[in-house]
Amino acid sequence: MHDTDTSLKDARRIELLNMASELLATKPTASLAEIAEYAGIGKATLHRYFASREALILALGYRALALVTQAISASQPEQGSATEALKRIIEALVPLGDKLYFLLREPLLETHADFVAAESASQLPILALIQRGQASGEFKHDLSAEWIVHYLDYALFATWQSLYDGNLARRDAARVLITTLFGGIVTSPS
Amino acid sequence: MHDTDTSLKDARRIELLNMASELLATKPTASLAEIAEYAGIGKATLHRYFASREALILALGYRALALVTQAISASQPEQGSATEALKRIIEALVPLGDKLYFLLREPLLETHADFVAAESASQLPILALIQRGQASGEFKHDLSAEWIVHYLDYALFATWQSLYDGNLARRDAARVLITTLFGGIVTSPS
DNA sequence: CCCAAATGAGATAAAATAGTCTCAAAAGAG
DNA sequence: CTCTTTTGAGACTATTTTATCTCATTTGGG
Repeated sequence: MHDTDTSLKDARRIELLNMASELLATKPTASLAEIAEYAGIGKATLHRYFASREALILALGYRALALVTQAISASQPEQGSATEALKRIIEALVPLGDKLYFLLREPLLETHADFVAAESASQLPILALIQRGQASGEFKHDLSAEWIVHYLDYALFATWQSLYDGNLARRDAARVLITTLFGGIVTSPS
Repeated sequence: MHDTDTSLKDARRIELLNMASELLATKPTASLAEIAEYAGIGKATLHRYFASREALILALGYRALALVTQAISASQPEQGSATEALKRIIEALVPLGDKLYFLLREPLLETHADFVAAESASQLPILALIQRGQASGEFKHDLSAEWIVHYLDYALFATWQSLYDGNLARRDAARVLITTLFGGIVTSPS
């Protein structure tokens, strides 16, 4: 068993996760047979990579959290103003919709305390960033930082869904989200 | 068969819908047996009121749309400024979370073209209101009215979920949502 | 080219759930 | 109080989906 062996299996595993999250985003109740067919493999092979549906979903969930964590840290949340840092994070997260959107509608994950805890932990950097922005006066302080983080999550889901539905162009998505989230829908009293 | 007979059956049917939407909000995959138990009735009786799971879910969906339509029209969306009208609508919709939140996670409804069309139709008054607000200069015109309506939906879901999780008090919910949605998270440059 | 490992297709359990049916008990109208 | 209707509990069937297993075929390393 060489390095390339594990690399190939890992790569295929990742590709399976990509296909699965893609399908589950549009059809949360897809059966394993449908997932296998969508990924172009046999269901037996799917089972060789993921012992059960639960194992697949959990792998998808943790992979999603890892992607979020990586996107956040790559955006250097502690660099520059909180506003600019949050913009960078949003621009990094919006393109990940294919791999994250299924989280909204997958009931299995919230029954796993470990996963829920990991999910909260993955958002801590954003929470810290919001608090930093509140302390610097950039973000509103009459809204709790926890609420803002939660609201941001849903604003991202709204964006991803608009992308799926074709009501938002990829190149516009992050900008539209940032405009709406940052400044709201009411015209500024300028 | 007197009027009271149908009234009583109707009342019970509505109570069943209430219990079902309440349970499905927290457990979207609840079986019919679980729903019946949660409502305190036998599963045979549940089947007497709703022939199938699909019939139950559709009844829930259409009831939800009716509640939205009613809440909107009771808020008189064409009275006063668009901003004030939208505030009234949001204040009317926030308390309906128990009966509407399940919509976000119910996969069955989006497969029914009729329902999807009815859902769009139920939001037309809000769309018109947003457009009115854009024309009057109250709402941003560099965001599409469709996007704002869609974003509002998700902001409502975010609020309802915070209420379920106990992270938002009932009396604060509408105010917090309105603040965040209308003015965003960034401090106004006053 | 050869061979071990991985794969795909499908048969076959095993499990969960939707939906039906029966019957005794409860509820409600008059 | 009596009779009709509705209900609840549970047995039972049908259906769907997960999970296992077999075996011929394919793939890729050496």
